[in-house]
Amino acid sequence: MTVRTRVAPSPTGDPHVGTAYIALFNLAFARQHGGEFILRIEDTDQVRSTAESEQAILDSLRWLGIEWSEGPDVGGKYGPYRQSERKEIYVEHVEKLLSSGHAFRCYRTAEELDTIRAQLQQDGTNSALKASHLELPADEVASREAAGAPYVIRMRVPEEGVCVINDMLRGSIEVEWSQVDAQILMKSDGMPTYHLANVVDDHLMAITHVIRGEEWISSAPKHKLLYEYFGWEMPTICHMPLLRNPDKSKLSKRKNPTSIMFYERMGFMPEAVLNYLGRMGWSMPDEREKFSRDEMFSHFDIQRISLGGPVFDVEKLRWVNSLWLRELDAETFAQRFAAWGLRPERLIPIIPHIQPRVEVFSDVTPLAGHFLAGLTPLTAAQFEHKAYDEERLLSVLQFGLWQLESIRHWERAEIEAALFGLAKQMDIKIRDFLFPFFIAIAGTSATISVLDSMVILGPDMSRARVRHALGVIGEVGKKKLKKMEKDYQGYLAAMAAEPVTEQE
RNA sequence: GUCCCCAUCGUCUAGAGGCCUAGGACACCGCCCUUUCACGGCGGUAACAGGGGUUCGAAUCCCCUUGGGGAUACCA
Repeated sequence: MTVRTRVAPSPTGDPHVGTAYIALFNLAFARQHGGEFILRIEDTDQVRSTAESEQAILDSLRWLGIEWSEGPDVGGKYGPYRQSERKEIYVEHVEKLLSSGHAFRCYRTAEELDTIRAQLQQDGTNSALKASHLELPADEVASREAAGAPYVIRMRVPEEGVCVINDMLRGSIEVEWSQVDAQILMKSDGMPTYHLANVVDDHLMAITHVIRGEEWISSAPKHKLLYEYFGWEMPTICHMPLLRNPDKSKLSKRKNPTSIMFYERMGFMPEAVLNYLGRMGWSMPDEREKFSRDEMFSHFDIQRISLGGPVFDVEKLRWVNSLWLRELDAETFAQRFAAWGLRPERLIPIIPHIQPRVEVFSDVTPLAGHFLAGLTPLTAAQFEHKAYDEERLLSVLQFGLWQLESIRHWERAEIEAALFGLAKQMDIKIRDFLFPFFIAIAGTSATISVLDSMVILGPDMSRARVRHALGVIGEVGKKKLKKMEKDYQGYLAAMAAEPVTEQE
């Protein structure tokens, strides 16, 4: 039996370092066993999945040096590798469960579900949602069906007994069936949920080892049950620790830059990022800090993984990167630096903004330098402005940051709407409102449009700079932050009621 | 709330019962090198969450407590 592992990202948003982390360990495990590593796109969420995000994930994983032998772009004999193209397969499989009685159609409305959950809570029965709570009398089902009511397909789960799952690193984990929900397998839009698609695909794609994040432990019983229902052998499962923010919560973009692109834009070398990721929860037998991907693979032992959730520490990542950078000879350094910051694809989007403002080439660097910078030193004095006292300034930047965090598609129009809408509600002139963002993003207000700068820099770098600026200006206590959140909610509500129109 | 996972310096980690008066790395602090800064070299501060067992012996095994995290969605 050949070992086959996979990484299965969902193309919703920027490629996440957590995805790269899981991919790396799957690849390492496969390589160590002379097996295959594949990439599958889990785009069953039709609302949030985008083609751009999928492309960005592929690009960033490649940039890091993670190679898959089968995937949506390279094909393979178990394709297609994009779940949205496998719909019929899931329908076919869910039919089987329906006819074997392992699944049922559920016509319950969202409101009914709320009531049932509330009731369960109140009864203190301490039970998860079960078919017995959800199934309607036959005549009611018939009438809803006749009325064309939407339905989902759920799996049946035993009401009692214990499910034992076996994790490669954690040993056996016992979960009472009473705690496991009658999971939705097929949504009312006809798309499968993760649970169904994942089990079906892992089986059909001959995956032997499922190495994924710890957040999946609690759904493992459902997956095990599905394998049983289908009469399939379950792959060996292994749950990796979750990467953490400095406060130990699951790594999130609100607290940390999580996009792989951010680290590329900061000027980290892919070798170093991969090296650092390999040090998260894992170490070389000789404890060396610097190692290449292939060195890691040849010494890999999954049992060396430690289970405590590692904090993603950018400081240490910088140090690892310095190790890689310093051993480059001058020529290689020059080439890699140019390829990073001066290659045409990177420069061209910037040129239209600076060309009208320069007279000689030597004017370019002062004007465009912030595109090649990371998080540069700032002083509170740079933010002094007649329109602001410190409190007001903090509010503008903090509220602005929250607005930037809520943006779905990082495009000029959306950024503009988010920021200008806020400026209007805060009753600040656009010019004054934008001033602190100029300083945060470019270090000066004598530069190209700050909105264009943000578009070019990307969401994580832009947010990181605003966050950095906030840190420079002043500390915000917990109490004050609470109040700010409240004020912000007020502005949000006002914005919703009164959207910015075209003229503004 | 309920279920599950986890627990060594601030952070990443070594440690598979005696090699541990707990080792390394980042960060931090000194000193040296140096026309500055950085690099580099040397040194320092700093941890087995607490309590019970088991054992001749526990950071390592078991139990409880505490703490942290995750899950509880027609997101993955």
